[in-house]
Amino acid sequence: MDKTLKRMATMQRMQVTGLELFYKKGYYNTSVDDILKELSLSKGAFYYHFESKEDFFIQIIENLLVRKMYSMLIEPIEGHENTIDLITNCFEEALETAVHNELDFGFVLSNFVNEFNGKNEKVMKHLNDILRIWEANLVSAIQRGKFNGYIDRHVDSEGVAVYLMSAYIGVRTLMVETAPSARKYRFMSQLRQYFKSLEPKPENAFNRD
Amino acid sequence: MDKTLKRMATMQRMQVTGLELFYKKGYYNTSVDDILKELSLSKGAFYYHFESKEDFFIQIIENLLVRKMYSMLIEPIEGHENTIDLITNCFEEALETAVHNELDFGFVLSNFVNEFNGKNEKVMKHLNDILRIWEANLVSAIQRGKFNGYIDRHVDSEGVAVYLMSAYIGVRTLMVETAPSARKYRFMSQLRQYFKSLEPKPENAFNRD
DNA sequence: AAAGAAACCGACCGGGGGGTCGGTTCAAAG
DNA sequence: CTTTGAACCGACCCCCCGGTCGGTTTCTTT
Repeated sequence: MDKTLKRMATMQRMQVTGLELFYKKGYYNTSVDDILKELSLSKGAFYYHFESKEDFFIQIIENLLVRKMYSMLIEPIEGHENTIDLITNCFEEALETAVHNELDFGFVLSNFVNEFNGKNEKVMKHLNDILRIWEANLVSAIQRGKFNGYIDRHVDSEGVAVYLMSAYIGVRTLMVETAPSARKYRFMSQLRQYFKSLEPKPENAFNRD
Repeated sequence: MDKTLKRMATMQRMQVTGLELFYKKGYYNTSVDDILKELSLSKGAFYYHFESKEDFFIQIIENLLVRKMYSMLIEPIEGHENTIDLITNCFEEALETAVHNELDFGFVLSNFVNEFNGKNEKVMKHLNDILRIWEANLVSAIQRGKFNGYIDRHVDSEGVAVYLMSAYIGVRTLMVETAPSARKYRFMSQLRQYFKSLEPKPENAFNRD
């Protein structure tokens, strides 16, 4: 059907532009009209496709944010190669897009968490879901790393996961204004230093689970 | 003068309540009337004491935020004792107030950075000033640590500072919703692990980047 | 007690935002 | 060509918010 195609296309356009503006100016500071003006569409079109601004935003989360998080921060660390390298490269690349001021979805997420925390429970539920997925995937990557001998068996997988997420979210906050490129470089150096402390200790003889 | 005293008291009350609400609900989501209702004061009283909502907020930054940042995150690490212990304890205490959902000013700061970034240059200037002060103090604490033999000489002081700020800001974002106490515990464990990797190496060659 | 000033009140204004709804366009089906 | 309904338009409603301003209360001074 041509009509359903058009419908999908319009909704997609609205969501892409919506995410962009919500990210740049914040959800509450972006009016529906702002988005519509960008697309030369009208209020009627918007409320024909979406129930409300909130519903619109939740669909953006489910359709765009979740998928991008997967492709940028989850899938890249799923292989069986050296876990530490995988995570390092993954962060490196994600932060590089941040340096160029493009949409970095890990940060988009934490940005929204900040904006909605304590203000909109419904939206927060969806955002927390993504955070949990990210965390779970980091944890299993680390456990895989232990199993494959890239990470010391005594490290606390969940601890490392929380720590990595913290560091990533934090450095993105710091990169927003001052010397993003320099901060990225320094951050990555320290991250590597931290990762070294997770490597298997030599005195621990070769052992399998 | 009784009058000037009263003036100060009223302004102080407004600022304290203002900071609380701005933190809880966000700056743009908190109306001046919200604050006034909490205090049973009127618009007239507010605009008698402050030029505008923005001016009000900047005064809150200068009067409350800056001072609290100093007492919570800067002064505690200024001594000549073991730098690593000082920073660890400082973070430990700051995060503990966060667990109890009290105002944790390091996080208040990063929250506002998120909210104002790209939206209000004037306010951002003030917020960035505080970030810079925090960073500068961390850097000099680390350099002091090197001088006093608590930290390896080859460590990049500014790198560590950026990394610590990142980690702190990030974990606070993660603590807002899910299991704050558990996350704090895990975070602190990993932080200690990281700090171990900064301790002076005996005479072993240290691999530098 | 009177006067003057500081502190405070609250109705009002203008603009903007979310959401509604009757009307219009246009492409596909009969 | 006519019909039909999905897609879209845009004027309108109502509420809220930042800010104003003339008036009132409260304190200080003499």
